[in-house]
Amino acid sequence: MKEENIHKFEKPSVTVDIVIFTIKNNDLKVLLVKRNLEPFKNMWAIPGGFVRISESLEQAAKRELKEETGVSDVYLEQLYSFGDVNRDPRGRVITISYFALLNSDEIKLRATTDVSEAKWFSVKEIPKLAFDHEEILNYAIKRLKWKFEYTTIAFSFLPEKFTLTQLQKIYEFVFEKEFDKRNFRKKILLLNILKKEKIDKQVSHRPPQLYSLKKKIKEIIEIV
Amino acid sequence: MKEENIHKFEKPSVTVDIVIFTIKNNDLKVLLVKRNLEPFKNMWAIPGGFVRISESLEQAAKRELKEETGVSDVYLEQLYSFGDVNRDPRGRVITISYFALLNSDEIKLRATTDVSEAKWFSVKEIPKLAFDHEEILNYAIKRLKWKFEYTTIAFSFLPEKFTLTQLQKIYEFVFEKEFDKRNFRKKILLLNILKKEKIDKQVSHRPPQLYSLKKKIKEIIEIV
DNA sequence: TCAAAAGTGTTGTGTGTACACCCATGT
DNA sequence: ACATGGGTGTACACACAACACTTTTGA
Repeated sequence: MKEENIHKFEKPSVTVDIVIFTIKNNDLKVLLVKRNLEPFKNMWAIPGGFVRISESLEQAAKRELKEETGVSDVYLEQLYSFGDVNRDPRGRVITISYFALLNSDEIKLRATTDVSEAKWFSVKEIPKLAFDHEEILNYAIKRLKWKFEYTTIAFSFLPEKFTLTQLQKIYEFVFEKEFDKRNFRKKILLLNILKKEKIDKQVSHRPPQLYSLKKKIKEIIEIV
Repeated sequence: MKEENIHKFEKPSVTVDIVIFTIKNNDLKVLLVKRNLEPFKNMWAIPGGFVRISESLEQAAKRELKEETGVSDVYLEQLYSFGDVNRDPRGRVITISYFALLNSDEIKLRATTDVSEAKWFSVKEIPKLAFDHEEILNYAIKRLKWKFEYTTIAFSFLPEKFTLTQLQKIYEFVFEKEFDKRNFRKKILLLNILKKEKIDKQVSHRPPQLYSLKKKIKEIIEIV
């Protein structure tokens, strides 16, 4: 540990990139922004930005998330750090990637700020991305699936009150396959984390049971 | 994305820290180094160092690992990045933590280099650590246990040829509890990743069957 | 023949999977 | 009465847990 002077070594730039997922129109979507500057001008990229010297990594991620989507109290988890020497043609840039899960009720994409465009893309129709962002996105999708399998993260995509059918659809979008209704409901109810809510009746069929979480979602998901 | 100039923002320093585990003397151990400079002089810390401007994060981690232990082809996985503003009293330092698993045959702690001392500590007897290294270590232990449960990472602690009893002991050290021999063996053999090796006979009891992995360990462990 | 560790099978319990029909409501 | 999505139970297969004795070797 030769660290008598932390300024002895040339420093890299550090950014955070946030892979923002939601479910919309029966599909798993990710938010991408169009770059309006070189390099990779006019290409789509994962939203992100530089970490300020006086904010933590998580603060930086939350700030960027808020700038892009206006939301501030959502599921946000650090993913992985990417630091290949040539991943950014402008110089040495290390990025710490995060992923966030939103339910689409919460979202209002910034109409404000600068010219760059932001848009939801189906994970099945991702364009060519700037930098190493394809790698970051693939990693995020892998982790997302993994989290769905082993945790209760799926609830992050849902509003406060929801039906079991809604929940099941979310699992089906993420895994791109169908599940048996009876088995699915059995498994979910056995977790014993849901409570019944009053039924809303204005559908032209049997009205569904509404559920909500017994506890706040952050108390349920264990981060590994 | 306002990044016309990557030097617009003041840059943090970036380090890698490597939590190095091994099994020795019937115990799970972690390698710590004694700091010989301020801050935290004379306190124990997780080995690490600054990322050079022309090496990737993984190269930096491998370089540090080699400097500390002399080994170069071991299991190494990125853990998490820590970037609180005040985690280092000297200034803004972001660290990307890694964890490595060694089998103790491979190790020869550097006798070379500088004055600082390196020593194996039982995870049950960790001294007070410098910086936020206690948090990093706790995170590493949590991840290690998790990996043991859901992957075949345990083999990283073993030499090329090993017995099932050796393997079982490793699980027992990590989980700090005992397993049933018959069930354990059944489960492992069902994985179908082991092949029998010739039996070595120089023990004063029934000689154990030696096994080795059918494939290289890196092809077996899936990183999540 | 003894000490020391290796090796081996069966039974019960719980978890996951496959599968088809009736229910409640609005129109 | 019908169309629409909501809701429910049982049987089988497989994975996991509990449990005790015999085998092989060197001394």
